[in-house]
Amino acid sequence: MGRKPCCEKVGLKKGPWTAEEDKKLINFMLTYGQCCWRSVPKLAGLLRCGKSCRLRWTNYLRPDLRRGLLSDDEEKLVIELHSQLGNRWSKIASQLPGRTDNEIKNIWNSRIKKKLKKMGIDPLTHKPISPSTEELHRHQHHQQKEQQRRCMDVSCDGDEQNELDYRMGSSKTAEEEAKEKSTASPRDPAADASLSSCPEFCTDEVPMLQPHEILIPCDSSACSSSCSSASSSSSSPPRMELPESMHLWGWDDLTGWGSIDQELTWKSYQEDWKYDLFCFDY
DNA sequence: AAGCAGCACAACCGCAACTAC
DNA sequence: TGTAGTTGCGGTTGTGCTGCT
Repeated sequence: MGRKPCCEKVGLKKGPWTAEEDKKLINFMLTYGQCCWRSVPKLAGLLRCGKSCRLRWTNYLRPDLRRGLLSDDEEKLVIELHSQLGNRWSKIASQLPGRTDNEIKNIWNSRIKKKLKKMGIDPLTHKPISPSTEELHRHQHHQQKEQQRRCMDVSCDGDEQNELDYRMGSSKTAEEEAKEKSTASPRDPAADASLSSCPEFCTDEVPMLQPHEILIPCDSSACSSSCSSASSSSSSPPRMELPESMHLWGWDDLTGWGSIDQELTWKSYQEDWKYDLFCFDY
């Protein structure tokens, strides 16, 4: 008996989110906070699976997200953290406020990786690329491909599977070794020491966000993409980036969400958004 | 103007880890 | 301790945009 799928696939919408769906999800999240993702779509009136809602919220709609290019400092930090943590994007992202693991991963794969290669640095090992190491990687890649091909060829009956298991077990693939290495590295005392030198550093998961917690001041670099310059004085209230889809709405849309009345935190949240909307160049 | 390639990024998929029972 | 459900993570894919030929 297989595991029940995370959501009923039939009748659920897939693909890009519409502004209307975004609105429903944001409305729900800000009203009720983060709860059981599985029930979110039903309660929010969305024809999406919970997983899709979670992804959309964490990667795109969360009000504390910073959008736009990474600053030089952020990029350096990503490279530094990647050298210590490997492809553990969520850990890396947790060190960059307002950035998501998905975003970091995309930026790494599309930009930083190439940049490092251009600079003659292996993005995997963070060591200078020499012809010999390049050759080694090619060789490892070839071996992996060969092994994959064998797996495809072998029909998985007992003896052949045993033989395959034996092969796989007797010599670790480069992938496995890299994985082990990346898993082990955070436990490396030197790495731990360097990480702990940063007072905010914590490898724990990012805590669940409440509306009052996601109010973060928006620095000038983060605001540059969507706000006019008139709002960046130091006496200004904290500002937040709005998801693009929300820029499409009027203030009535936000104030009309109703049912959110009590908390000061929410009021300040509204104030910030109101402020942001007023700053936005239409 | 059309076709193509490369790029960026949102979204999906499958698996592992975690949790509750 | 085992099982089922839920969540989080990382790899991968799909799609729209842009620049080049």
